[in-house]
Order: sequence, then structure tokens, then C-alpha cells
Amino acid sequence: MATAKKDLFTKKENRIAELAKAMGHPARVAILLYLIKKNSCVCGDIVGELPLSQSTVSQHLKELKRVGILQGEIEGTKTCYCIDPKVWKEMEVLFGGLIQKYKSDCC
Amino acid sequence: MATAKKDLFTKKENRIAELAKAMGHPARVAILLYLIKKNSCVCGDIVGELPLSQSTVSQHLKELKRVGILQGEIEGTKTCYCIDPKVWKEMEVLFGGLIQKYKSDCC
DNA sequence: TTTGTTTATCGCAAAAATACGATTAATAAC
DNA sequence: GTTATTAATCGTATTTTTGCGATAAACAAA
Repeated sequence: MATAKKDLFTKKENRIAELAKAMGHPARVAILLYLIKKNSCVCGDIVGELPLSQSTVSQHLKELKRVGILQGEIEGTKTCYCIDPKVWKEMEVLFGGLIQKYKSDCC
Repeated sequence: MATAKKDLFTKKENRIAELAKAMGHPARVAILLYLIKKNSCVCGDIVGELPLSQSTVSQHLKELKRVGILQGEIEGTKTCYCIDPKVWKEMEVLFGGLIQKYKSDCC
């Protein structure tokens, strides 16, 4: 079988890239900031906060959910999204670790 | 004039997304890890480290340079890339700030 | 049961990212 | 000078992402 693209890099490299990419769109950053600010899992009125259509926002939420950053819980007709503390911690470790690893003494 | 896409979100949201997106590819993560490990600005032998062609690696380096994470300095026929400490610090502030801002008490 | 609300998904179009080989440009080595 | 080395860029093909309207699905309200 052909080599999967993922196999060209380490698990860690792939995971960092996957999480970074999920944060690599201003709408998704805005969603995260909104969820953090609200300090609780707010429902789909996220749509009302963003200058994008409902279906587009739904896609962004889906992507954040896919990589694990968000959890979505259905409550009646509404869906309640919130940050997954476990994955958030993972990001802290991965990004923090990466950033701390570099001590400037270049060039 | 039409609204630029950038204007739909705040400067901060756009900048976080831009930096995150630059890290949103395993090859670029690998480049950064390699530069950190070598602890000095190593030249284009980055190409030898990656399972990608020279032109593709060059493009990834260009992207990292575009957002400011890397600096490139020409030395003879070689080019020496290194992390820009200033932008690295900016990432620490932006990502660290974002991640620290969330205190789990959701759902 | 009918109607309204909310969210996910489908289908599609447009734009952007990824990857590579070939070529160019710049310099070093001879 | 000529030749070799290194890296950037060009052209192009493929894939992925982004975005939206329309529709569907699930539930609540009437």
C-alpha cells in the first residue's frame, strides 16, 4: 500500500499541525475566544456573533470538534458547545513545550 | 470598496490565526523542531531532513518567513534560516495568553 | 397535528494550499 | 572563462478549504 501522508512525519508533528491548523482561521479563533469569554458552554448563538452564515459557522464548529478542541452536546433543538479541558491541556503541553524549547541564540 | 476578509475579524484574531496556520502543516512543524534542535541557524540542509522535494521545502520556508517566524540570510550560495526571537516571543504571548485565559468550568 | 426553531448536512462554486519538475539566478570552485 | 552547487521561482496539476443557499432532521410549542 502507498505511504500515507501522515506517515511522513512523527505523531507529534502531525498532532501539533492538526491542532494549529484548527486554530488557523480567524473565525475559529473568534469562536474559541467567545467560548472562553462566556466562561460556560454557550449554544449556537455563536452564529450571531460571527459575520458568517449559519452553515459556515456550523462547519467551523465541526472542524474544532473533529480535532477534539470542542465538545458538542445536544439539548433539545439546541446544541451546546464547550472546550474540552483535556484537549486544551494537551495544547498547553504541545504548544508550550514547543515554544519553550527554543532559547534564542541564533544568527 | 468591498469589505476585506481580514476586516471581518479583529487584528488579534487574524494574527493568531495567521501564526497558527503557518504551524498548521507537519512539514513546517518539523522545520521548526529541527531549527530548535540544531540550536543555531542551519541552512538549506533542512531539505535533506524532510521527505519532500527541494522546491516544496523552499515554499514552506517562504511561508514561515512570510508570517515572520523565520528569518533567512543569504551567505554565498547558501541561505541560512533561523527563528526570529521577536516573533517567537509574540507567539508565546498570543498562544500562551489564549490558552491561559481558559479556566475549565464548563459543561 | 401543524408550525416554528435550531442545527446539521448536501451540493456546489470559488479560492487557497500543496507538491513537484523544470528553470533561473547567484555564487563558488576549478 | 567554465562548471558545479545551492536555493528561489515558475508553471501546472491535484487536493483541500472556505463559503453559501437549500434542504433535512429533530425537537418544542401551539
